[in-house]
Amino acid sequence: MTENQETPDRTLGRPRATTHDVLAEIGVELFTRHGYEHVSVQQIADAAGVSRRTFFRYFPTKADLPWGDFAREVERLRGELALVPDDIPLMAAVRHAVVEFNRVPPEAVDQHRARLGLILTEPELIARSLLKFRDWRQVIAEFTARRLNLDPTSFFPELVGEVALSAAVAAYRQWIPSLDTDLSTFIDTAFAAIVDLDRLEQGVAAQLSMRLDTRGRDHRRITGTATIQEMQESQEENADETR
Amino acid sequence: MTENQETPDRTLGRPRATTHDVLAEIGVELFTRHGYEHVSVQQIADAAGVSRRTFFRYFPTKADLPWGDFAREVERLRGELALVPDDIPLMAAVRHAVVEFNRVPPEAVDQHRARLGLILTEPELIARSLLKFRDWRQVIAEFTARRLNLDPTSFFPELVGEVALSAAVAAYRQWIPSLDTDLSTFIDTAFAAIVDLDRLEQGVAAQLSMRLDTRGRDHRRITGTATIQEMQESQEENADETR
DNA sequence: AGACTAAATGACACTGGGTGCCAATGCAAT
DNA sequence: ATTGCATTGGCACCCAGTGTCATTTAGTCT
Repeated sequence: MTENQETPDRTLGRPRATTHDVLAEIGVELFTRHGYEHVSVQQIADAAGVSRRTFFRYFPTKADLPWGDFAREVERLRGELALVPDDIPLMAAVRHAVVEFNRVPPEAVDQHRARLGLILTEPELIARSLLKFRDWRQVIAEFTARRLNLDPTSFFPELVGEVALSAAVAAYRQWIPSLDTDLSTFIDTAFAAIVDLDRLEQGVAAQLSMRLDTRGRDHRRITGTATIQEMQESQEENADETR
Repeated sequence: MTENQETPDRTLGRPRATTHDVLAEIGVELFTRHGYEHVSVQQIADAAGVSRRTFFRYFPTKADLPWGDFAREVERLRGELALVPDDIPLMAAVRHAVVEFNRVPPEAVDQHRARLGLILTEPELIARSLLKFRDWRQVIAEFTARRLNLDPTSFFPELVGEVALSAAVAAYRQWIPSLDTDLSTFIDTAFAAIVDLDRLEQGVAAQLSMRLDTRGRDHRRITGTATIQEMQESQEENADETR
């Protein structure tokens, strides 16, 4: 399931000429600099000192480059879910697992932001993301189904998977252009907002505390786990800042 | 924004050799029969008695075929939202508009099911769907932003758009393999479930009333607008039917 | 009737992603 | 030195999509 191991035995046959990591790094670099569609696989292969044909032996698609070993990540999500005690209610469990899943080690923040930025910005990558996130969603759906003793393909589990992904993606989009290091807080806030959607809807500009001016890269840090109450409390001070 | 009108003046120049509708119908037919990736644009063009080059003058992409005039549909959604009175709370307004948006005239049900089925089943079309639905989401986000006097690109409006799309897609997926005619009911139930996510999560197999056995095409009709209470009431009778 | 105009088509060449096939390569073990 | 073998590289090929331009098919004007 996860990507082919980079070093299984490495004793027989011709040695590898590159690695997934090298190709991915070169690809992301070029995509970021020139835009996804203005970079050809040929250019990436050349930069890696490898033939075009060999590139496609490492990545099935140009669009796979920014995703790293996503199958492994999906398994990590499954692991996070498995770690949540059974007595935690479903949505709280999902929320907690997804938040933990999105803890990015400080040294990996820049790389992660660059890759997510590409994935959620470049049209071709936006398109492919749905195929990747499908597996992610399914893990949530399976967890939900197991918890409620339902078929994973039935309505409610699929809905929970879909909604969880919504929260994550909405959080990603706000986090990417921000200067904030802590992605998991954004995720947590998104889940909080969803669970309280119907209570937030009444003229409450609650989410303003998480708003950011994308152009100015001005972002207000949220300290700790934001609750809906905290968000609502900061409503007045920001209410008139909208254009 | 919407697709080029089929009959603007039609008096000068060489007459058209085909129409969007004809190409779309042929395409959907072939995709359904042989699978999306096993049908080439050449085959579709041949079947329509038109050159490959001409096909691309009607549709920018092979993947656009099942979408009809989606830009117009997005405008229809915008219209539905505009029709909702201001005193209806945000989520209720969105819910109502999306439900109305998804009312399919009886004679169009089969076609709509076929197209949605392709869009949510064929990997390449799944991928492209995100680019299409992006505009759809944005309409919801703009509505939300206007209601709350926020920037449409800020967190909460984007989240609402994302969540609304989640509800719709989850409903689509259940509706497609069902024998049920009424799509809008599925949509309504999905929104109901989302708004009450935190109340549903406690071991309640509420959604069983909407469950369907995809293989057997056995679906229980939901009469009228399902409420969470109604869903919960049918919990016991179905609780042991899960595999 | 014949020339003119304009919109649309069709043909061709080209780029780029992705695949199948097979010979060549480089290292290790013998 | 030879053999085994995983990997590479080259080549041909298919398909989606684009740019260019000549050609077709009408209606219209004289």
